[in-house]
Amino acid sequence: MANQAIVEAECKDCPIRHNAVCARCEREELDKLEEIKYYRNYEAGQTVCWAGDEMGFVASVIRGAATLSQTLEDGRTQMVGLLLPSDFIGRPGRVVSPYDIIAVSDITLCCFRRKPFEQIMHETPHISERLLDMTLDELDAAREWMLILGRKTAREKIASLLTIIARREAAMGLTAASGPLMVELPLTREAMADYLGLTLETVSRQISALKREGTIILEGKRRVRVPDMHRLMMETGDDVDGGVIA
Amino acid sequence: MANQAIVEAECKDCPIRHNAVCARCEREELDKLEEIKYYRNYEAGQTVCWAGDEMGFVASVIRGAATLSQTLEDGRTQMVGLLLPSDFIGRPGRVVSPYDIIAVSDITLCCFRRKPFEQIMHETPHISERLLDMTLDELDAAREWMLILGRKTAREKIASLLTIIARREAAMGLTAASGPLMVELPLTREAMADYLGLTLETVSRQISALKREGTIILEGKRRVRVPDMHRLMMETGDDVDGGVIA
DNA sequence: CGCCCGGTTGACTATGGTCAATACGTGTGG
DNA sequence: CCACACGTATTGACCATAGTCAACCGGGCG
Repeated sequence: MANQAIVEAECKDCPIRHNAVCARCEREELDKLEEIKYYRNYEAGQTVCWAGDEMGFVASVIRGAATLSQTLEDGRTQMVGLLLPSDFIGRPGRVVSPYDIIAVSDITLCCFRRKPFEQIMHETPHISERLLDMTLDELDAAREWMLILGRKTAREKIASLLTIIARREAAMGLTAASGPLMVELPLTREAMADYLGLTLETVSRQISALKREGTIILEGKRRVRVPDMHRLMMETGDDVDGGVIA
Repeated sequence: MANQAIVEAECKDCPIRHNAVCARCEREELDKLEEIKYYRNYEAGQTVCWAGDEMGFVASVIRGAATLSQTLEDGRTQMVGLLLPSDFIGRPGRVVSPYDIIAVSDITLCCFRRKPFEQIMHETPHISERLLDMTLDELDAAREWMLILGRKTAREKIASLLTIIARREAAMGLTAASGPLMVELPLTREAMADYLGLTLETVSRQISALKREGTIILEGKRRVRVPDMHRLMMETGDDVDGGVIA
């Protein structure tokens, strides 16, 4: 079954082969990575790494969802990254993770010990170029996120999150292209709150409000039906029609 | 005088030679860049580029401060980048800027037309490696910023901003290393509000409060004396002593 | 001189946070 | 099979923080 832990697999069969940091690698470049890679599985809720811990490896997410987050001394936490399949974990050249990394569903990582990876990266422009592109995309996403955190209302934040998740699921080809859309939330209400800089109560209230008004339909707690995507996007506060959809 | 518009200069005399995207370039690599570079000056308040505009060049900030920001249709705006000397503007491979870029003081940019720059970058790992490093640093900064936007109180936000600016000025070697610190704010109250996701009134009130309590001393509106940096850092909500200062 | 811009301060309000009770669903054990 | 407990989610009552609207200050420039 596809959702089981993966222990061994070949790169050519990898589901993220053409999206991950290795996307642009040629045959023999891939062979070098294949030689040093190994898989790790974590269960939902497990911590991959605490902020301040040494991390001996970098990795690509193959399956499941993980979060990057930061915590203030008094316990307030802010999610700063949502890692889905093909996303990269770790920073070449840095030993200590400044973020907590937590599996929010069962996940599989394709890991590379840091040193050999850095060596290969140095010899392989296809990898560092791809990593630059991915990092620039992350930076754009972080900046969109900053707009959400700094300037949007609770309601707009929820609508934005639903839209973002729908977009990412669509990009991975998991959803029917059109028609009433289904969004599968990989996050608990609390995790959504940490994503959006809200409390879980406010998240719950706003979801209830959107449901009451018919903008979304809940099917269970974690599955959302969107009868009219355009209507949901109207609630995000963004410019829906005009502007450039980069 | 050092603060005048710059029209012509050689790379070897450039104040950001060892911090910008060209930092790791060898002699002849630098020559190639020198050949295609040109300077542009903008006055405080001028717009370098509106979101959605085509930008024919990428650039390094040599002098002054500029902001990257995003605006919602109803006018709410969030700053998503504060560009100081040595910071890079633009994204290789992208034609249209998704952000407004605005000079907040008089600035000088070292510009490269996009196409030739991309060409040189492709042939010059020293440039793309440096750009990757800078982008990863930006991403870390964006994530720290997300924590500020999502979880900190108005008071903590102000203290954090002062600390960040002090840190950046110190890194550029503009300040005496220790003793009562001077911080030169490159931003108006409104720009600080856009940085922090606050209103300008709240910024003003919190600055007044910190002044009233003696944590900071204003010398004019834009110059802040910090008698005890540690005390200011206590107000940021961050873990001051423990934790890893990355 | 008077205007304009940036900044400060005050009074009032609204949004979202806090604390607490309750509901729901699933797995465990009697 | 049902009872219970635990984790997750919902809802309500109340409150605090920051936003809104408005008046006012002060310096620089035409």
